[in-house]
Amino acid sequence: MDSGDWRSVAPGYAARSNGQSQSASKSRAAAAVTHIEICASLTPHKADARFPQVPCESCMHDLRQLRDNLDGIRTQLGPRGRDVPWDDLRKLLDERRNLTTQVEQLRAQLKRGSDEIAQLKRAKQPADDAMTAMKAVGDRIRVMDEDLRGLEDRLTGLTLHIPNIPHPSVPKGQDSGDNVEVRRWGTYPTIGGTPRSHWDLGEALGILNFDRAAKMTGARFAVLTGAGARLERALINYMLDVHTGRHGYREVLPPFLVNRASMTGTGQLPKFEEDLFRLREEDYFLIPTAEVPVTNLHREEMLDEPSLPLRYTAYTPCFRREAGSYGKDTRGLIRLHQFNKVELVSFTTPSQSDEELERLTGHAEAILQGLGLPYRVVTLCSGDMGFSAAKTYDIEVWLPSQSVYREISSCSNFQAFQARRAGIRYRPAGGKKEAKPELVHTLNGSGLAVGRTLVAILENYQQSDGTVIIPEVLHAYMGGMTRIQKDN
RNA sequence: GGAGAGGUGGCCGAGUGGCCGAAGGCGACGGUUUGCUAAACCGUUGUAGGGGCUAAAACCUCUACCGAGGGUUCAAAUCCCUCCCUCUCCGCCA
Repeated sequence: MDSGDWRSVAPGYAARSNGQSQSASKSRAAAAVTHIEICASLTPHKADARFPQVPCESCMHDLRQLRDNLDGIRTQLGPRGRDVPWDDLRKLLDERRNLTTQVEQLRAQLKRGSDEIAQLKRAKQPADDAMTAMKAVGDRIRVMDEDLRGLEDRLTGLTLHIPNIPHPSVPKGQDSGDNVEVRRWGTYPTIGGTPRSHWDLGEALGILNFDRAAKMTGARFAVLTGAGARLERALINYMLDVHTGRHGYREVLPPFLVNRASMTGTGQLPKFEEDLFRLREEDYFLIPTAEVPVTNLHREEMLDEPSLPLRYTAYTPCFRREAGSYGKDTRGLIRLHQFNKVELVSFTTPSQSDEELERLTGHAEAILQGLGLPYRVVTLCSGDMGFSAAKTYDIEVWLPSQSVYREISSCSNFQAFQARRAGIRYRPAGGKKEAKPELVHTLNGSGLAVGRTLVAILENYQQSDGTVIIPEVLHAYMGGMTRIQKDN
């Protein structure tokens, strides 16, 4: 082959099963479902449990921490917090506290009064005066309660729009130009002549078609056929097998539609609704990533500490509206409204999450290494990170046709951000009497974006005759096929 | 889609208007006993918010929470309405 000998760097893949030890503890944890208080309403006109379900007292930071340390949080957020109306927030927090205190005092009064009435009645004494008085108190409470509810709705609305605080190790910066490269792996392939783009190669090989996808659906969709479809499926199976077999993840096949509460739990809502596809008749959304359903596996649950870390891997298609990306990556498979992805999701204790991010990133890298695709890892700067992340590594694969590294995986530690919004907690094990539930830390990463992996294979393994060599680890998944030729 | 039965704490489960944050059991934690383990016995054990105390906790106190939301009432786990979810039967469907 004429693509160099760098492939020998790649370690061979040996399937082993060491994932079962987790399953027993997992079912224990799954049984430990708890129902926590839910109230805040984002769609206040519909009393439908599918819609809001946002834990109201715990939207972003706990409100006490937010109130006590508003300026500190503002400083830590830096430019990420520029859209937050800090003054309104402070005012709302104070107003809520004042009103809460008043309402609760009135309620205590009402409770005492009602108890007295009960005693009078039992003693067969007249209680009309007390009942009249308590009716007045009750009416006052109802009025104030309504005000308080309005305050809390506004407060929830604000806090749900505050992004996560960057991890201390995250470089400060404005945009992708300030990201920091961490490491590189692999060697660039030697390609005779000018490297062809994957769409050029794929269409010539008869395995990739965009016109027909546009016909049946629209722009930013693709059809894979023949060896192309087979290669996509092979990659999905290879990735899942490595993650379940070698890396110890538990496979999940979740729903591809989720409700509003799940989207809010992981942070896609309320801020990024325009990026999502939504059904017309139901308040369901097509998932933009498996992170959403898989993280929400444990929404509003109490996990056992011994069951942590819980590691899941899931293949799902992903659906994104790509609003605002007009003109970007208009050709090829790089940016589609629908693409396949194998995702890694992890739930850990707070003390383990830093280490888990490194581990998880390594698991994603292992796929690229197995496939012999050159890549680099970059740490996103504070300005380039997603809304919910505390720290993110992007893995970028080498694309010879463009001579650039393109994102193929994004691995993030969300710390307690998603756990707080989604109510995912664990009870610390053992210890002394201290066993207060704590929020877990959640992490996830692509392991990998399948379509982009197919792109990288086509481009990095292209031969001067227009055929494409199939990486060795996929041969078995391809029914023995070792090379993609025209129309196979 | 039609008919019915349900949803209570970490788990199971009692509770049909006040003395119920909720019996009883399981689990967990602490202790007694024990050569060790087990058993037995005694005790503790929900979450969140406000206030007080504090460097912070512990702690004290008030309030809320029995699927969700609303209503009736002086007072709701309990009565009424709407919704969600689960289970059973029928229909339809892969």
